[in-house]
Amino acid sequence: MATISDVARLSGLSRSTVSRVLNNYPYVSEEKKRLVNEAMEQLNYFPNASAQKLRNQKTETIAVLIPMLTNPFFAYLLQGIDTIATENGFQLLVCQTRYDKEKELNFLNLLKSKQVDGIILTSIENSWDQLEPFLKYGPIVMCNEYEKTAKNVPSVRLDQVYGGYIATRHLIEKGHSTIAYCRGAFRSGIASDREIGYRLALEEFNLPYREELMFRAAADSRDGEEVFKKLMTLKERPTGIFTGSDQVAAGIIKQAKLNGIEVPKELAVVGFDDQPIAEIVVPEITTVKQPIHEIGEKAMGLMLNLLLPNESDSIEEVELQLQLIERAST
Amino acid sequence: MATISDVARLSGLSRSTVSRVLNNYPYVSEEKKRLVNEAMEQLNYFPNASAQKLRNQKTETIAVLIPMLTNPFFAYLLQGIDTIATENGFQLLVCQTRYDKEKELNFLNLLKSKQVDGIILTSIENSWDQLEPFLKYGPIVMCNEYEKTAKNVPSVRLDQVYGGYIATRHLIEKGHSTIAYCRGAFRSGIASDREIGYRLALEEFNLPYREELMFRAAADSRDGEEVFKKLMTLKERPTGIFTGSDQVAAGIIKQAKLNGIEVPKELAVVGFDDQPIAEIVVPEITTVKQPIHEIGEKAMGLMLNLLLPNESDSIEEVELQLQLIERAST
DNA sequence: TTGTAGGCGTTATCAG
DNA sequence: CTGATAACGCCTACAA
Repeated sequence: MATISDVARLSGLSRSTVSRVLNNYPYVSEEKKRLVNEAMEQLNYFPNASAQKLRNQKTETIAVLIPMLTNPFFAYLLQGIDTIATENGFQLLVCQTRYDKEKELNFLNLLKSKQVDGIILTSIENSWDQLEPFLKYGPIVMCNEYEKTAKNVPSVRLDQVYGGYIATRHLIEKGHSTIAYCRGAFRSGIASDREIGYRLALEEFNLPYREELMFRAAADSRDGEEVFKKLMTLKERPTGIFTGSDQVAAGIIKQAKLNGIEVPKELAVVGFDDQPIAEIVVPEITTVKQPIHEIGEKAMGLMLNLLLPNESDSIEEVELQLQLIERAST
Repeated sequence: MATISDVARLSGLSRSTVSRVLNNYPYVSEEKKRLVNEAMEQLNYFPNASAQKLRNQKTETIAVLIPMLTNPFFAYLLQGIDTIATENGFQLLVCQTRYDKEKELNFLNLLKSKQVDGIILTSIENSWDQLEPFLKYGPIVMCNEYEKTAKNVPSVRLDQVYGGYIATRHLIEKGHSTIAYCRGAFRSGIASDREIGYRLALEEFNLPYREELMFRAAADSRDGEEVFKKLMTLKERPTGIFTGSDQVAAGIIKQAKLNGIEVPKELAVVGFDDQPIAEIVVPEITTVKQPIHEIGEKAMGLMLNLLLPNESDSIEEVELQLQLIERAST
């Protein structure tokens, strides 16, 4: 590949001038500009990105840490992030942690090696103390998952306590008094918050909290199927269940159908997220809608704010709303 | 951030020696090694990636061009690629083309700017003539989508003609004689090949090919629902339908249920891919299984072969098998 | 408006 | 085994 020197040589000008044309500097005569452009054309010149990054000390690249690409929730989140990133000329380095603490920690080094200008966290595997020190090396933005103790990190928040509350209350209002809660298997402030909301609703309606109605599954439909089976073994079977994702809800509904349990008559199911699958399954799934794409957009927006401090007011926090969508599964 | 010079200074050695320690060179005395490591520790040193890339002329990064992250097929493909990439210390730059020719072309410039060592294409928006010239600048590997005219590109292939054939034959053997085919909306050699297979099967069993049974939808369940509605308006309704993805199949099945059409008795449905959704929906979807994760793994494997020519034999082509999975929807 | 020179942080070559 | 030096390709004072 040709370098800037080749272009300079061919056009009979200096490297500086070529660079100026390249970067649209104001004071270059049309004449030389033409010359340079011709030379670039002829040599099929393209600037070397590593050289630019080294020189400019920035990369226009953001690392996005994601547990699992195949979890549709994260795919949508990523797409939201990508939308805003692309609009602003940023690239995304996608980093799958696979729910692994060590991997997560390694990826944070991307900041130290200046391979990326910032990092967006969509989950947290380590405790915040572990991650905090990396703030020294560049901006970190959190979305989806969050840490209450982390005061100084810009983040996109949703009131997950409220989410758990409205889901549970909805079931209660539908006449259910024995309601299970099925959360993810991993360490998660989100899941815990929703559980708080779940309990809040129970309390409000004077319903007892019962340990045997709590399930910890991972996040997919197969886990949902397992949960259903366990449900069937309980002495006192719940008539309603609130789950951490639509995938899990779908798995439960599937097994219910296969076992002749009618949804929602015999078992009412509430999902979470409002992913496409919520509307594919029959009956469609009542769910707590998260504006997933928007969460991603806002997160990347926060990142840009930190990176380009020209936009006067640097918003450091965004709050988005959860919303119950009632469908046929309750 | 500290640089290699800082480490050199603090340890009282030269930059060369520091660099040698950094890169595990053989001939460094244990003594100095210790000194260097201490200094690095103390300064919290981390090598600058851009400088290394500039110097070494390689990036250990691969760009993966993908139409849409939220299409689960591509999410799984990407995860397959990521698995092998990670194992070998490579990073992935994820590039969404959103089915846009121009975006695709722009991403290819990553090769010219040496931002990545290679590119994996999971779809093709432009004609191959447009893309071919970029081969000069680095390796390109194709998986999933392919171009028959592209002789000289390593690729992971699946016999999509066969896929279309076995799906259609299966429906015929189930007793259907009016069979629809529903493909994606975009330009695609895959979809065309499957159509060839579809026709082959019809011919073999002396069934007529009929234009009105061909549908062009995009790729998701909502499109499937639309297709179902169109199906219902036909004078002579098909009793079997073969679709380009499990998503579309799921959409069709959903609308069938909602409209009191029994699957498979009144309408048999065959999907494609064998994605998780194929087993979530009731009835479960008969489908042509693609080893999606493996396709991704093999593609990245081919890329590594091109990049690290030490592995004597450079395999330039991988062929994987499609397989019909019979489930309750047929 | 243009050119010269120096440095961004590494690593490879060569000499010692 | 270790150190000096040049070079990777680009950008930006500074000088002209």
